[in-house]
Amino acid sequence: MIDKAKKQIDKLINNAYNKAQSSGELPEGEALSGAVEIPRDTSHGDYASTHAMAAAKTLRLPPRKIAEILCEHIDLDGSFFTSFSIAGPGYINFVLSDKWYGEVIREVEAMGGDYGSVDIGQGRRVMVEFVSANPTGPMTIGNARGGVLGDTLSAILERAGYNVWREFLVNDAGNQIEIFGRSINARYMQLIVGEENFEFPDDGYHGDDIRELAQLIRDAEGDKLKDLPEDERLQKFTEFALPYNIALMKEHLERYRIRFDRWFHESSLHENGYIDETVKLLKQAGLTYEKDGALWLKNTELGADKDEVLVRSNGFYGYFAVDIAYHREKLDRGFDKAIDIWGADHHGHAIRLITTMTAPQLCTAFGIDGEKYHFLIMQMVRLTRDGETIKVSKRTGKAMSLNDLLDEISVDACRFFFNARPDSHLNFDLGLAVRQDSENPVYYVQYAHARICSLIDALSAEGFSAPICADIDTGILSHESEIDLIKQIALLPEEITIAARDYDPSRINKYVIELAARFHRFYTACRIKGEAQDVLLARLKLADTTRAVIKNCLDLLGVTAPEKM
RNA sequence: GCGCCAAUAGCUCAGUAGGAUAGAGCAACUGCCUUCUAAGCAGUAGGCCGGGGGUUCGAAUCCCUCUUGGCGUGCCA
Repeated sequence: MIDKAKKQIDKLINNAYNKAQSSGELPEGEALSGAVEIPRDTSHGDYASTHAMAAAKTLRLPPRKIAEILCEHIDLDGSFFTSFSIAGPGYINFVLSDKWYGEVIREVEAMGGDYGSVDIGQGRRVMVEFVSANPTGPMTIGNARGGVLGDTLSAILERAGYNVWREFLVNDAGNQIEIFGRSINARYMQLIVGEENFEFPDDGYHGDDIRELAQLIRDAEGDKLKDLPEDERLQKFTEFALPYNIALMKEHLERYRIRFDRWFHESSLHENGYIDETVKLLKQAGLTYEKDGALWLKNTELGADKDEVLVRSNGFYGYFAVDIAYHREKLDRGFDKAIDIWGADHHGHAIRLITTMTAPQLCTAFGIDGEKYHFLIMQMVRLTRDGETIKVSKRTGKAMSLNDLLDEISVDACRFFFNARPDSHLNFDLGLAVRQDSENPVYYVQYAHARICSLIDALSAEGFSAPICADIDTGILSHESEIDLIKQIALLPEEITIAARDYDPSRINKYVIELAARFHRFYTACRIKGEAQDVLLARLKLADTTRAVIKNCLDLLGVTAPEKM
């Protein structure tokens, strides 16, 4: 309903401008462009037009003068507005009529659970790749944030009319898998011959999970693997450990309410020759050179700050070759948009890769459109407990895992918290997040939902249920707190549009917190039970509408909407 | 050195496709439950939006510069 109101104002003003032109009061020119905004302080009006200010330059008149002339020709007949006025430097402010407020409630009723949906995506296919944690160990707090952002962004894009595909890239090949295997190997051998009698590799993974894997393998296979040739033994270890870890990641992500449409295995790109072909195309395009026995990508020529190794001197593909191939493959699959969510600890790589993938020479060589790639950088999470920083390091194995985190904090609190901020550094205080009180905004929102449910129950005991719009007079809803609540309800489609446009899922958190706040105010100011029946029914309808919209938002965020608290 | 991200109330942070007096939560102080959930509401107090320039009708928001902090800059991913 917001967009309808805004469009109507734009039209009202341009109609007025046309009249002023034909009467010669304003110079002729192109249609007036200007934003229609919702002012912070709505005491002047519910909507403000900046048309007069924006036109000041081209019409060579002071903005206030333009506004005055326009206002003489504005005709509100049949519109959503009751009055308008000029203020400040040349704003034209409009005041909404109760006709509009009734329409908002009607729209929520008509759209049900789909309320808030917009169609800026028009069914275009978009892939969101996120988490993509290394399968060499448990997922970290960083993955926990990336998981929520990716999942929520996906949900928002779906609501905005995109056809969304969630994907996890499993790095199940390459150097790190080698190290992974050798790490398990060392722990396995240590179990048999003693810690001091088998050296642990310098670059190995020190986490306890590696010891656990070694123990599991020993439980299953006994000591016989120690007699195998080393490369055969390493293969045995990774063949056991990779699927084991991947299954564990799936399980932990499920607990976190995250599901992927596909777990894409890097190894498949090695096996089907896709990386070979990709590197060949780069060679043919003259974008590579050889140095020190390795094959390099001329990434500086593509605009990056340094070149990258594609094929290492030991003959293996480096991660850059794999990433290029994988990203090329995404568009080959026909996606109209390929969004990546990266942690800031990899932002250097992310910037180089997006520079590469959008470079015209490379796009021509691959026959792809680089504009389809969007890389989002997620800032670091600093984990603290009562003010003290908890170190997050995978190498030393002291990282707190996603699963550990969920043992301390509810999934609801965790998801809400990680999604609460846009792209900014995040302080995650465990002592704070674990508290189930008003300091934690997720409970504030959930409480509003539970409160409404209990209210509906109480009224149902008296024989009242939420009516349909046709059976009530929405014009009764005229208390300031009622008006403010309806305005916020009306805002959701706009918020989804902006969240999808800016890839900023945190907007939904802010939106729903404000929605809950306005409900609480309404609840305190306006009684429902015991009021005259027409008032009771109208307010019950408003409460029930609010409940539906809160539920709607919490669904988007992957947070439960409890009926009791 | 170079690159990226940041700096806003005592604390944690909103606010950036330029817009009217810069907001919220927490902490502090004052009030509101015999009546639909007080996990709530109302109010008071708290600010040279890191410093300095510039762009224009108008800047927390855009540009330049300086200061401080986080991260990155591997033939690891």
